Formats: sequence, C-alpha cells, structure tokens
Amino acid sequence: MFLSTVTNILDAKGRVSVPADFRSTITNDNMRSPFDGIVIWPSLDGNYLEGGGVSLMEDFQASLDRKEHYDTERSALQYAIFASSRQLAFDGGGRVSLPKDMHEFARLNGRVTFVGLGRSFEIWNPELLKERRDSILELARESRHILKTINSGDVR
Amino acid sequence: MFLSTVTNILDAKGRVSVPADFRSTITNDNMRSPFDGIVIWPSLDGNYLEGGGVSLMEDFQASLDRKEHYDTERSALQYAIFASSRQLAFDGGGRVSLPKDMHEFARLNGRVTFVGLGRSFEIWNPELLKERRDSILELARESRHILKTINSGDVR
DNA sequence: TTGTATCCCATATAATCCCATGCTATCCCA
DNA sequence: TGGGATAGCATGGGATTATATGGGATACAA
Repeated sequence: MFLSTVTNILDAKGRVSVPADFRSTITNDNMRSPFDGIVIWPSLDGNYLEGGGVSLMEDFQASLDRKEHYDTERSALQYAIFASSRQLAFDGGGRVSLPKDMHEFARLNGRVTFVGLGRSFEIWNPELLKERRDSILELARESRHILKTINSGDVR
Repeated sequence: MFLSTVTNILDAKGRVSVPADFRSTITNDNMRSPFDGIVIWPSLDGNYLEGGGVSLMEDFQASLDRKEHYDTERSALQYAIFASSRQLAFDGGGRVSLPKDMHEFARLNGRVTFVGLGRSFEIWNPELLKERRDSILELARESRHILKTINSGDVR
C-alpha cells in the first residue's frame, strides 16, 4: 500500500521520480498487468492529481461493470476517471514524465509531493498541500472516534 | 484497459491513428482472437462512435446470451451493435480507415478524439465532445461521493 | 480507365532509453 | 559501537527510438 509523504524534484523535461516505496507497491500489485507504471487523473475535489496502479483502475472498472453500458452515472464516472487519466510508464530510474496539462491543473512548478493514502495517492504542489493538510488534520482530530482497525461490516 | 483522451488527425484518405496505448491494450486483450484491430459501431446515445476490441463484443454476446433466442430486446440490440459494427484492421502504422457512413454519423471532419472508458472507448468530433464532456463532468462532480466509496475499497 | 482500398516507405517531433553522478541509507566486520 | 564499504535512490543530460502523419506505389473491382 501507499504510505508516507515524499517530495521530489520535477526536472526541466517534466520528469519526476516516483518514491521507491510507491514503485514497489505498484510492481507487486500489477503482476497481472504488463504495464509497469502509474495511472493519474485530475482530482474532482481540488487542484491536485490522484493516482494509483493499474489494479486500482481495474477495481473501479469491476465496480462500474455492475451498472449497464448506457447508464448515465457510469458514463459520468468513466469520463471523470478513465477518460481524464493518463498512464505514465517508469523509465529506467523509476521516473515518470508528467504531461503539461497535468502540470497546469495541479499548479506544479519545481517540486512535487506524493501523498500516500493506502490504495491510492495524491500529487501536490507542496505549497498548496500545506493549507489542505492543516485543515484536514483538524478534521481528523474531530473524527478520530470513527477509526477502526477492521471493516466490521454494516456498522458505520 | 482504455485510458485517457487523445485527438488525432483524420487524413484525406479517411485514415486515423489509433492511440498507441489503445493499440497495445487491444493487442494484449485479443490474444485469443486472430484479428488485430478495433470494432466500432454507432452509439445508441448520440452522434458518436463506440468501439473496443473483439473481446468486448464477446462480452456483449455473453450478456445477451442470457436472454431467449427470439427475445425482442435481444434481437434489437444485436441489430444495433453487432449488425451495425465494423471491424477495422490496423495498417503498418497503427491506423484504421473509418468508413464514410461512420464519418457522417459522427459528423467528423479533420480531427478525431478517442475517449478511453476502460472496457470500451468513444470516437468523437472534438467540438461535439466538448459539450458532452462539460455536462457529464458536472454530473460526475455531483456523484463523486460514489467515487469516494469505490476509492476507499468499500464497494466490492 | 476510374475509383477504392491496402501496403510500404519517409520524416519531424516527442517520448523514452541509457549511462553517469552525487547523496543517503544500509550493511558488515572489527 | 564505530566507521568504512556497499547498494539503492534521486537526478542530469545525451543518444536513440516510437509515434503520428503524409504521400507514393500496388492491387483489385466496377
């Protein structure tokens, strides 16, 4: 799973190293798939990118497959995630190159922060992340009582 | 799986490059099938084309097979999708040539946009796509809580 | 012929591969 | 426990390849 928060450099060619821990997570996860790399898409929730391995996309797909082919909600989510996403392959050094439109969406300049969220991760401009982090950690403190160690079914 | 959105040029001969990622998806997917190319059909939902690999057709078939042979809905969908579809083989450069009636149906002129939706993809006139995209992404933002649920792994 | 479709080759651009390097973390042995 | 050796990682830059696209040659049908 994706853990911890790491900041790396976005070079002149638009390349950035994916943290080594994230890479090994992905390579283990994607054993079925021939593709060695990450999938990213613009968040629906703010100016940052979301990402994961191909297996995460396959989980989304399995979930969407329960709806009919021409279902509107299914199409909406397919457009939001699949159509808006990009597959980024690792180079020999474990880097990916971020497309220019993704730069702009997430307002990235020289540095890029990877935030591990378990099944997926987020990619932020470090300065923008700061605000988000402060406000969301406050919320976490307030909601701490809902945290469990396992998902015990329908008790929410 | 089919991911991301790519716009390519439709040349004077009616040819268009299928995005390289889509091609490798198809080539991996269709290992059973001897046909190297895509299958497209006119959408039942608007003036655009839908497409996928041969394996997508087999999935539709499996789904329709659960209805009776003389079931009216089954026949109707067989006409709309199987009978209306075309198999388009890749040329040496990874292009396909779109039949003229398909051009007209999707109101294509010089440029063609491929929209990856996971198991299938759509082919659009870029200008027409813009409206569809805007309205459907608005809907996606409204239903993004579903996305969050999927994302968290609750829905299996 | 004329039109239509397919195949083959050429090319500019963009992507990615490959190697080199400094730095950090880890390992190993005294 | 100390400290040198080693391996892994992030990063830079040049060389190479893939991709999308144009245009000509070929084959076949009407």
